[in-house]
Amino acid sequence: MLADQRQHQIRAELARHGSVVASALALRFGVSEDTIRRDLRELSLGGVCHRVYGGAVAPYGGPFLHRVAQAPAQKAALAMGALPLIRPHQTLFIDAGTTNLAIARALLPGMPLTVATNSLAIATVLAAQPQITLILLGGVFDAETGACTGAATVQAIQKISADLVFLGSCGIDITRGATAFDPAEAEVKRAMVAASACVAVAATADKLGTHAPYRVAPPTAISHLITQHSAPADLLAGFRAVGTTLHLA
Amino acid sequence: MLADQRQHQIRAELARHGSVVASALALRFGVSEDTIRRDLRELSLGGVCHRVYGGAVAPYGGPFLHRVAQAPAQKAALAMGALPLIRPHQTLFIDAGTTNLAIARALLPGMPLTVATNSLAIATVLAAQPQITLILLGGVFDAETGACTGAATVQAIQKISADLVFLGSCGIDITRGATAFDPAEAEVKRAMVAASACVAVAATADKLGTHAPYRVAPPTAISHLITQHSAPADLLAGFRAVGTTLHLA
DNA sequence: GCAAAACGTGCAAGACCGTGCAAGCCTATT
DNA sequence: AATAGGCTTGCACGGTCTTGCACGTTTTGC
Repeated sequence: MLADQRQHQIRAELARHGSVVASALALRFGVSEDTIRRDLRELSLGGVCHRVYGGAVAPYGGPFLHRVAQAPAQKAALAMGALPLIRPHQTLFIDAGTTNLAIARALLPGMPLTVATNSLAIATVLAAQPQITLILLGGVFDAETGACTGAATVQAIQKISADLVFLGSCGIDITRGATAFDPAEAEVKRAMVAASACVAVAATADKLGTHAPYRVAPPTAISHLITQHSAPADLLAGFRAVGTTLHLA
Repeated sequence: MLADQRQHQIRAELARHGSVVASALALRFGVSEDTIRRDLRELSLGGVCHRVYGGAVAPYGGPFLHRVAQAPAQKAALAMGALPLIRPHQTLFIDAGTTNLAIARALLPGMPLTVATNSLAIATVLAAQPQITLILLGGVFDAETGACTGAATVQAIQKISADLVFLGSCGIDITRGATAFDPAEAEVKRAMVAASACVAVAATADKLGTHAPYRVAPPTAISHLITQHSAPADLLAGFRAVGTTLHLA
């Protein structure tokens, strides 16, 4: 069997079942597990799958909650770094995304705020805090991002004027700024930026230097960037040069 | 089985039932309870669940969820009675309320539907079902009911035309019909009734014969009433007389 | 107050992983 | 035709991750 056929079959299995087990594939194709691991590594490089212990799973290939458990400690650290930006009685947008979910979870109990979000998970977290006035930005729910997108969401955003937005980041680099994978998602993000006095992005280091197809905000529009010490130094310098305040956690 | 799949299943179980039992999961997956405990610990780090003695529960979402645990078996039975009203490819409103939450949980996996709800808990349950097109009715969140109310919510409702609404019931009797405790809540319910071809109310027997200050729908507007055998016979007869179809679970 | 169940932690066994290396196969060039 | 080079594959080895068990502690129900 050709290597190409093997990888194609693995793709099919991933699409059908959502996950594959390395040992089972080795048995099925009559090759060593090493070869399977090499295949999976290669496929994951191409974004076809995500390696996990024992095999691989379809990447983001399911609802939003799959990603929540990824690197929770790092995201919690970023969230702590984002907290100083927030003052009592402010109005915030919190965009969808797992890093922003960590921020919502870290919001100090007792600080009075008005928060508007299109993310179901973030809303659920904030609903438990009585001193927070919570506004749900409704619309058609997208299981991929775990949030609402579309015209109704954008309209709801436009009725609000916020002090600060925590923008979810699909990708962020120094030439394109913040970018998004999906056009509808990008529209929502742009509306949030337009309705906020100040834009903050919290992103783990692996998001930096990457980009997605749809532009959301140029680098100059990003007032605050919260990221990790391990971020590429030249990229950080670039953002600093355009006036972005950096917060390293 | 991959560890990733195991955690995914635990998440699904949490979304569906709101809680999991460690020993039961260990038995189901054929692993030791230690491993399950490790999974639950990790998931709770990501905020997916909250550890409790014996297992884990879905994160606390405000005062509303306090009432979920009340008479869960009876509400699940009502939910089963409500299912026959629903046909594939219909559009539904599901109003807030713990009985309606039970209906959302009972919705058959695999039945394609469009569901619009203002309840955060119901939305969370339905978000896990990929064949359901979910519409969130946004607005200002009310922690007491766990749902959105207000002008924005009403406007969102008015843009939709549904086949059926499951109306939440604060109180229901034969002279006043369905009533609500809160004026804003009542506005939302009235809008749902106006935008639906058919009105169904699922209520435990203790709600029958009681009433709240704000009128939502007269008895003649209620097409279906799902309740228990223990409901007062005269009240049931009254509803039957005005043309309501009764479903006793 | 006590017994049983559940819990957290430390630890060892085993599964799994990545890397380096050599053998086999195919292709292209001499 | 022969050989060199590139590519894939399997194996060895050292490291990492997961899992189950043991043991002492905490919580729950009676």
